[in-house]
Amino acid sequence: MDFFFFFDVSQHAGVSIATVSRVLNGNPNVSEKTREKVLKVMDELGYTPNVFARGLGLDTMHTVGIMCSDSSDPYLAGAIYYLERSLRSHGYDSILCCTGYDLEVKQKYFELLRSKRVDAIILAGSKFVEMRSRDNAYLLDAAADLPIMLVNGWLEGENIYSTVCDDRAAVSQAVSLLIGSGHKNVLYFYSSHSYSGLNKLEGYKDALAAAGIPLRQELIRQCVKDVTASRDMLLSLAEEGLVFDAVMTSDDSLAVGAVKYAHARNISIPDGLSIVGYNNSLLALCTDPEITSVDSKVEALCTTTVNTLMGVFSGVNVPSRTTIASDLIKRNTTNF
Amino acid sequence: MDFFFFFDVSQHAGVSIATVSRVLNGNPNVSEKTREKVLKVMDELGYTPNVFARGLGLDTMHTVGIMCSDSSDPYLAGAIYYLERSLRSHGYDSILCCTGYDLEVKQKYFELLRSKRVDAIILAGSKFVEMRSRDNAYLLDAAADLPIMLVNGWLEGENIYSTVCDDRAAVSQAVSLLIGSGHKNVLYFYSSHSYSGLNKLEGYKDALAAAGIPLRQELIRQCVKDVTASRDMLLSLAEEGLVFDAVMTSDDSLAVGAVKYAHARNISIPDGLSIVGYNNSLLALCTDPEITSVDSKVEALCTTTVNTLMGVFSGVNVPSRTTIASDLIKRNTTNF
DNA sequence: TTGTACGCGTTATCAC
DNA sequence: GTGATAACGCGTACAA
Repeated sequence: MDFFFFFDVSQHAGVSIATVSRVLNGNPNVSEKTREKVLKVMDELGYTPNVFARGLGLDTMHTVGIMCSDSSDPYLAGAIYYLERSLRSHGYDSILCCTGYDLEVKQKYFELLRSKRVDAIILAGSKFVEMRSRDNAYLLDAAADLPIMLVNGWLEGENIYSTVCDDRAAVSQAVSLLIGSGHKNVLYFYSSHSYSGLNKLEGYKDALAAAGIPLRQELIRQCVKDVTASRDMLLSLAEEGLVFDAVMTSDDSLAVGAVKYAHARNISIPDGLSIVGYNNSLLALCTDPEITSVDSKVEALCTTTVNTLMGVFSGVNVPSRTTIASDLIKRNTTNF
Repeated sequence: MDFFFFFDVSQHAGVSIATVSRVLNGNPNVSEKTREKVLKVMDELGYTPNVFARGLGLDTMHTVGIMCSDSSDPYLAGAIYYLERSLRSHGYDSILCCTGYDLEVKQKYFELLRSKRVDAIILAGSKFVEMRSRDNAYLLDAAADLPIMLVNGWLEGENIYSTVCDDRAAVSQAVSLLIGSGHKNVLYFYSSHSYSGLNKLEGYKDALAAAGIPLRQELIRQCVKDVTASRDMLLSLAEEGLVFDAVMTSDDSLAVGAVKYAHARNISIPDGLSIVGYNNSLLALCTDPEITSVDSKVEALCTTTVNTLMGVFSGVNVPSRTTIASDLIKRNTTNF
């Protein structure tokens, strides 16, 4: 199909290939007349520039790598959607790379992506910053070559930029409201020790402290991010005699599990048990009653990340860390 | 970082750049000794081949384009996940492109992707085959240049390959079971007129015909793919006096809406109303009772698509259309 | 088995 | 303003 190159265009237009290149790249040093002539020929020939050759010359193909642990997770799926759209609106392609959760695999894929000479790498989700700082060294190193963007994760370093949701404040607010609406035993139910996970826990502690309620370790429980696992774990906790009248979760799927737990035990919602979800996903609307949930503003997070990246590309001074406020969407699993 | 090229490697190893290239490409015409020497130097130098230069020479960068209307839709998010993983396991990168539903936009992005010289384009989901065949002409044309793969969509043409789920049989089976368990008025509740949507409808008709039940147009209803819209529409249908004792849906979100409708009207499930979902997504597990749903085998669909593509790449003879059987996952919204 | 030299289709640097 | 021409880094005939 694309049998035409600079050479053909230049022949047909009666100019040199240099001029064709200038026209293609919007170089101002071309007379309006020749520019039009060349454009006309390009159009007639149905000419398309060869991106490989261009890439070789410019050392970029306007492509960024997006890494995520699991793109089928609702939260990450949303993030990828917004990132891709935003990048494309700026003329960038997205190479997707789902890594899973294993550090070695993540590193391997990271290097792979880097070897493809993408212009930047976006790490979507808080699963890419490890506890031990030496496990993050590869990111710091790579940042010497290309900007690294974290979506809802935080890592300090030259040429590394983070955009995060204020999870701590969000959880603190929600838990305070739970306490304010008469709940004394708020269970904190979470799934991950990631950056964002730890932040949420701090928010929980903040709220307790503000209300003068002592922290009780037995009210902080971890569970895999799965509806059924969540329900079952709550059932066995209750079985064991743990008393709780509200559940603050780190993800909607855990909150759905809490609703199912309440149904199974015939506990009324929100009076017998109040529940708050996180991420305001589709899941929050599936249950009866519908779940009060924290909107973690994925879209804003993603467009901000991309805007920051564009700033980096154009040499503008951009903040190394941007925080976005969340929203609490009140529905019927709470009585505030 | 990557300051090293063939030239450097060849210098350090005391060989020519041709030999370096041979080593890199696994050409057998290299003595074991020189091969080891070159590999050692590459390792020491931390050499990485330049993909752009390689792409220019070989006219491929081992990249395929994945188009989808909306990657945050649970079904498509799953598809993209499996496609990406499968492609990567074969050494291919994935460029993601979310198009939305507008035909012109889809065409624009399709051409954009093509201009990036991807090795193939995968159209994920049944939203890329239009009713009017002239609207698909651009796909037929493009297929002259590169293979086009449809995931759960079907289009006939040279160099176009479809992998589909047997939606017709799946719906037919489910509806037959609904009828067999005593339901006379099965509502068919769907959201899209896509290839897969039409197929499902045929399955519904098949089941009615097999049971000798006359088709009633008022029992075939369309609704946007949204939990709340589904519930509200069912509520107003009931309000209008439409009688139905079972709902066969084309998507789990509609089925969730049906559960909520039943709750709102105090109808018992499955005796007062039986419900069947589609896609066996997370949503099917969120409600009480949990939803009987058709597993449309996304993973098998995607890996098969990629395997077929690899066959095309290697010149093997592959079927232009592969059908995969679905599974009915029985849960508690049905009494069969 | 190894090396030389050219081609891939652009971009960019010179002269004019 | 425009036109030669040298990079860009790698693959590969062809020659040795």
